[in-house]
Amino acid sequence: MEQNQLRNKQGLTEEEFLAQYKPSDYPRPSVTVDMLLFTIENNALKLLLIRRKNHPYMHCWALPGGFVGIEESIEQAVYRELAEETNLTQDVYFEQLYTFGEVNRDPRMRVITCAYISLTPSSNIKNTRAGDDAEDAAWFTVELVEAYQNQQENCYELTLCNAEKNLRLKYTVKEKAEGMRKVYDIAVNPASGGKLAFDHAHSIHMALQRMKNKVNYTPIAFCLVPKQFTLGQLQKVYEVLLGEKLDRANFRKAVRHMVRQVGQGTAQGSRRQAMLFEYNPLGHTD
Amino acid sequence: MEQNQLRNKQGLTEEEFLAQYKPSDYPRPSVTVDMLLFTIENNALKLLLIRRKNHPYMHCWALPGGFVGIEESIEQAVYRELAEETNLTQDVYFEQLYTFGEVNRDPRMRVITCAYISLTPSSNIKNTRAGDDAEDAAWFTVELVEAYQNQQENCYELTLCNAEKNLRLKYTVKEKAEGMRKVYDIAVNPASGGKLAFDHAHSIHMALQRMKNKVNYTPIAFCLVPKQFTLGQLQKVYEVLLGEKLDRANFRKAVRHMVRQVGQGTAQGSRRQAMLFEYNPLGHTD
DNA sequence: CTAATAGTGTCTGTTAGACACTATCTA
DNA sequence: TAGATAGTGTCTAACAGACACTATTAG
Repeated sequence: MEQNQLRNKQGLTEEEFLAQYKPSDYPRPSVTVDMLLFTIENNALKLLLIRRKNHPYMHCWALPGGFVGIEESIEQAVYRELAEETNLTQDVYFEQLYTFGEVNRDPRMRVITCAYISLTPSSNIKNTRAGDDAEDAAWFTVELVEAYQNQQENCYELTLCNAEKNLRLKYTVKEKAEGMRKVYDIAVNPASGGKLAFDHAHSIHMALQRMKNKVNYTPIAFCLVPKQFTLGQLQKVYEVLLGEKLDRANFRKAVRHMVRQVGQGTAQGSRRQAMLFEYNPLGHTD
Repeated sequence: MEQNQLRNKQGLTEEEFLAQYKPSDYPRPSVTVDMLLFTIENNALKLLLIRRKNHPYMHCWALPGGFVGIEESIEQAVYRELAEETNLTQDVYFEQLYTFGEVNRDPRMRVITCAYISLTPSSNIKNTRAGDDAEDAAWFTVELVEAYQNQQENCYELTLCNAEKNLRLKYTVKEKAEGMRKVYDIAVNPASGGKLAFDHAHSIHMALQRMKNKVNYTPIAFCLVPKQFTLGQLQKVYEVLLGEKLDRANFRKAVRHMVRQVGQGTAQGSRRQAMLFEYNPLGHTD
């Protein structure tokens, strides 16, 4: 029998069922999106933050975000947020990071937040502005460096830095194994000049880990350079995401099969001119 | 100044602000969780499905799931669902898979669903039962095999099979590159004996991909074998998740640093007895 | 005995990593 | 010319993959 002619226990077809269906009025959580917009500039990873205008976490720096409307998909909400803060609509890569659903994340009410990573080359960014709920917006240099390791735990230091505003936010990240999962204890460092709103330090740390993992086996690095780039630029992206220097010769051998040479000799500031390349999804087409 | 003494534009401290805060009554989406409970039995990957009692997708097979209560976290909701279907509370690994937020996923109303992968050894599973909204519950063998490849797309066939009930659900998965992302077109195969509810075929396909990726660089395989296992059992898990046979000698060399020998000679059914191992998180401690 | 799984050793081709050398451009 | 980046070649140690050999157990 056709699906739409089946009758349920009450004798209703699907059409009849949907016509009489009334969503229960159990209280529902609010759903929001957070956006982690990264770019790379001056050999450093940059993240866009906004400064909150109101309670809670008033005057704290936070990830841009907002509510998911009842008639827009989660991704549409992320696009909307992005447009509100940056005007960007093109050449931005999106990837869902994680959905945060703890009960008391927001002191106002129950909020479930779906965080997205966005990547774009810095050449693509024209101007950023603070949205309605923000009194400021700024790019922060993000760094995650290892502090120490031992049998019980690995410890890292997460730093967000904006030189113009003389801001330096610091977090201590302790990683422990709990069964098969890794658990992270993330706390404001006493030396920090302020704290991030909500659990946003968690999101940022998770994003850094994700990108570090993915850069080696997916082409995300190409989302952080212009369409045409030199291998030197590309290597810088890898180095920033991995947090270590790479050998130039070995790096070139490793990426050769992912790029296609498209031109020669365009300068990039000074020194010897470098050849230009494009990302080559098919690979092996030298 | 202390955070809790700051006053906002209206002159309110945080405490005062929260006391007077009233959530806006914009309509909110419902939030649900779906659980993809996998295990490995008889050299095959098994997934728990339930059969829906009511519209929409009445009598279709679906992932177990349910609403996230206003006072429970997303993970708590997954645990609750798991307990309702299986009684399991121990030795289950959880990992967030993806949050699905398209507008018309559910014909009744706007629903956002957070899908979780759960893994447990088959020895851990005692009995499964259908929950309230289900008329049946059953384990399906899941397989994803490559159909063809060409320049434009890769095509796979996703099969869910339950021999006792003589059920065989088939989907065709077409993978295309769209910019830097991969896009999947998932359609019911004409030869299929029914279809899955909602976008659950998407979830299942995504979970299979995730597990295939992760098995090589994380210890998830150990979540699918008992605490003590033979290397033969472990190899079967890798083979099922990767969808290919592995060389025994090479496999042993590769996992040696992740396991610790704990006993000798316990038989496992027939043939020569094998040594028993445990997962060794520290590694290199032979 | 045979069949099937368990356990190990070895050979080879590929590759990751270290390093050295040359080329080109600016200041 | 000095200094910096670009581009490439080579050596070696490590490793993945193929394969061969032996051991142990059930039937």
